[in-house]
Amino acid sequence: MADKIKPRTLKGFRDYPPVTMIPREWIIETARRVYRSYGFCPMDTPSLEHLEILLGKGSDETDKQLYRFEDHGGRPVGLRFDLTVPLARFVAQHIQELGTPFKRYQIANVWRGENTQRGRYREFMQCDFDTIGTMSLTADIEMILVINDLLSALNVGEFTIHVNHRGILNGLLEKLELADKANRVLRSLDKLAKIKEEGVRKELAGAVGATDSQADQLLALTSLAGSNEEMLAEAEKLTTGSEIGEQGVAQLREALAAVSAALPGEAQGRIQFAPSICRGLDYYTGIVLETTLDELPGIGSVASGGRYDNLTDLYTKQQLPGVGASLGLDRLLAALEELGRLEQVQTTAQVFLPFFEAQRRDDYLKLATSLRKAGIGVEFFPEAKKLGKQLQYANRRGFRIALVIGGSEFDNRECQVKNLATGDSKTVAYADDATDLIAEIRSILASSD
RNA sequence: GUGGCUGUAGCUCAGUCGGUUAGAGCGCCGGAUUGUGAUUCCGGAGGUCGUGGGUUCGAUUCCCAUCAGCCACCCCA
Repeated sequence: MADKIKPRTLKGFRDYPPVTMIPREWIIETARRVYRSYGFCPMDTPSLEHLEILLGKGSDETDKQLYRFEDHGGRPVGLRFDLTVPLARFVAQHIQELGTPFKRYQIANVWRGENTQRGRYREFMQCDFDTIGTMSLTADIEMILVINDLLSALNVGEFTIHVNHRGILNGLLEKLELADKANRVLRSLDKLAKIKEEGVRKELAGAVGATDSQADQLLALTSLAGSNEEMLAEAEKLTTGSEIGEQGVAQLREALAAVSAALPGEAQGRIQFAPSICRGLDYYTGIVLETTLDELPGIGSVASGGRYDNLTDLYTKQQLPGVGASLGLDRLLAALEELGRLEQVQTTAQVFLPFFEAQRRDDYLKLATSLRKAGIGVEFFPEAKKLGKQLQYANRRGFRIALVIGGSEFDNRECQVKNLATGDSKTVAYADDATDLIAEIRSILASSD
């Protein structure tokens, strides 16, 4: 007897049973719906790209995370580690046919060979949307509105969208003559929330070699508190004299004002100027944003993005600016699970039809067909097992309604409509078109939504 | 990639200072109740103690390696 192969998955790669796939698909469908409501169109690219496309201007960090190998023809290839780099390649290649502005969304898996943690995997899904080919701040403003709509629709509780502008940071760095050390400085400042002011100060003095006065000014900007208007006024003072700094403040002020005007009052407090966030990726050039859940800020940003004006530089002479953001689906799911905000539903149909009378199978199938025709999802149990067992199955899977029809019901052309949440049962007559039955089912489904 | 903690039934976890047949709760299957699910009672299935090696008369227990999970760093979604 040969030994069985042990069933297992690779580190950082996961199976998705129905109980996780159902909420997953719900998030994907919600993202799709929100993106489409702004006119973003679906597109996709291959998982595998020529290695040179992915390496681009990548640092050693991205290099380390990249899944790379030779294909069967000996070509150096790699699995995409985000959707933005393939997007850059895509628009550089097709912009003639697409025209601008090009608004797209893409929901797909990406791969990174980094170490795993909760909510961090080696294969994960990104839900990106971007507007390519316009410098207009309107696109940046809409990005914030999309994120707000999306998270509002996802039952995540209260959340905060932290917004910043790279120009503000870069302007101050320019004034402080730290522009050549921008990456290190930004990386330290980005950790402000985690390692606090002393930690940042230590890093700036150590790794960066900044003077105390430089550190003071950097922290003066990033530690700002108060209303968005107050903070912007302070940021303006700190960056006065730097063109990119002043422009950054002006753009951010305009964007935040526009977002406030577009949103209802109760949503306005969610949008906050956060001078310390900068996002790791160095291709951002303008507004950047991160989104945290108020109930679980520690899990990090669940939706992030920003403006990048030179993304396609590597692939074309044409100047193609872009602005876009991404929903971190897997991290969001991990957060929702931890917060107990995921329903444990294991059914995709809402109505359960027990197979009660072994001789009447075709009558059940006929009824189920007419209900489905009315848009009601029905699962018919495949075996004429004991009714109690079948109801137990329905209950555990999370069905909303069971339709109990036995010999006497068939004789009287009626049906017991059982609300599985309350246990109430109501007898409803049905004719060939099942009109009354459909109405009763719809009223139960509507009442407990 | 570096460091730390963990790994016993489908799940959550006891336990073995190295010693014969490894336990509980929940879940699952069946019955009490052959037409009604979250209660109750009874019965049942399910584990080579993550995997491989070493030490030992003997290892689930000790040691090493490996795989996986979690945490921190790095980085980031």
